[in-house]
Amino acid sequence: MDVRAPKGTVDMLPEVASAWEHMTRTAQTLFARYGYEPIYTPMFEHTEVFERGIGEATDIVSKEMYTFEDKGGRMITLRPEGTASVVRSALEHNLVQQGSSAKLYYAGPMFRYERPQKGRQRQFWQIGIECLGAADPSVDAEVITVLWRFFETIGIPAASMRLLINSMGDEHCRPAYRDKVAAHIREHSAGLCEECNRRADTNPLRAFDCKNPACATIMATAPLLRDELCDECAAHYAAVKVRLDMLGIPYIEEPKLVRGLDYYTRTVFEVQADAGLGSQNAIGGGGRYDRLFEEYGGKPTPGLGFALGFERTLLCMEAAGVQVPALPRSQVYVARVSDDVAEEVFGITQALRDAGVAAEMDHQSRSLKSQFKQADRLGAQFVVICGPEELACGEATVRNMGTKEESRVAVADLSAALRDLLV
RNA sequence: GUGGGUGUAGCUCAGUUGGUUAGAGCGUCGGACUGUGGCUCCGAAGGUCGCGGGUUCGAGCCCCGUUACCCACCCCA
Repeated sequence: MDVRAPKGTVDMLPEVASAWEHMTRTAQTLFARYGYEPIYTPMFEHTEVFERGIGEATDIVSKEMYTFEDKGGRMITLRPEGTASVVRSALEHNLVQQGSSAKLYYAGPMFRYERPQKGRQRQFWQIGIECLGAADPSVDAEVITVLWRFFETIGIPAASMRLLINSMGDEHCRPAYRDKVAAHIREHSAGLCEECNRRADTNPLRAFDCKNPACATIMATAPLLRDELCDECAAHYAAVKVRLDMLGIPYIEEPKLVRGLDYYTRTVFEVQADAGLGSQNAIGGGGRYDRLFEEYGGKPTPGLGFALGFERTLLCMEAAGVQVPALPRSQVYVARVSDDVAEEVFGITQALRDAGVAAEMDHQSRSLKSQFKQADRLGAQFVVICGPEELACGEATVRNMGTKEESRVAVADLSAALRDLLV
């Protein structure tokens, strides 16, 4: 059989997995400070959840979803992102009571059927937060700040990232703007690529994302939503910026920032970085989605959130030379001098573990010398040497691997003594 | 879906104009006087040279196919 992981997936071996857990812990600590609580939603949903939420015309829904029919005839899709599920769950359990809000965070794998390349896999991990029920611009500024602070905290130099923000408008001003952009596209139809021409009907704003130089030139002269925002949206956007200014969060206004999900309204943002990411540049992004609850048949409920990519963040960390703190391995290695004390060694090792000391022993009858090498490799600070001599006296030798000092300790006192020494 | 690149020991790679038993470094395991590590030295294990055809007296090296991975386009985390 083929033992290789499926295309676009990778095994996270201990070294990478440690970095993973480091990122998770960092996020948990940071998010808790802002009042976010964990939520775990299923990794698959009814296909409709994503089709309605993310939008039929988006790349994600139209060509990247892992969709299948289960044995009960249900159409199921592996989640391509986190927000849709969280909002669906919030509706199911009525998490957003009248006048209150829910602040949630999640972490886990997402699935998109794409051709893998650097910084892009079919299964990839995201961690994200969602703030549901709050319409105030201070929440926009808060969410953006959490995202920025996360990257700072994890060790990515601020100078190597940039935060882009924009406003997508709302149901009052966006439709008219959409029409203007569509008109602009049709007007310059001849100079635009096939894809962009199609976008005139499906999703005109995405034409701003086109990397085709000719399209970019033409779209550069298109009307900007910034100039077409209704009064409420303009005021909201301005208030968000005031708060980011207050906090010194260094944003860049990018009027052409559109993002690939249909549910966004008003504030959208994206953190980009270059180092280590291949041709990718987004490491995190999000926005406000004030109409999404209604899309699912719920009452009007504002919300916004972000998601950041674990793999890409890790690539950036590597490029920046960030050292991930190593998890402590064995603190103590219990070595046996001869096989006839094997049972005592086994018992002592377990006693240490029960006392809260990370202890390891040899299970392969290796020579004492090998056991020391093993202890050294594991980073053990102490080796407990169990020989017939010591054990006959009810003692063992404790060697400090750093100082090479050795002392005899009664077996009964080993756990207590080592706990003190390891402080 | 399209294009380009690459597939030789666990890892990183050498392998000369096709020619005998395919190499190195790192790692692993063992050893260097009797119960002791990190350095050094010695030794050992470990390879269907991605897979299948073909050319040839002979192919890891050439040709065809195939597959996997990587990178890029598209789009995004």
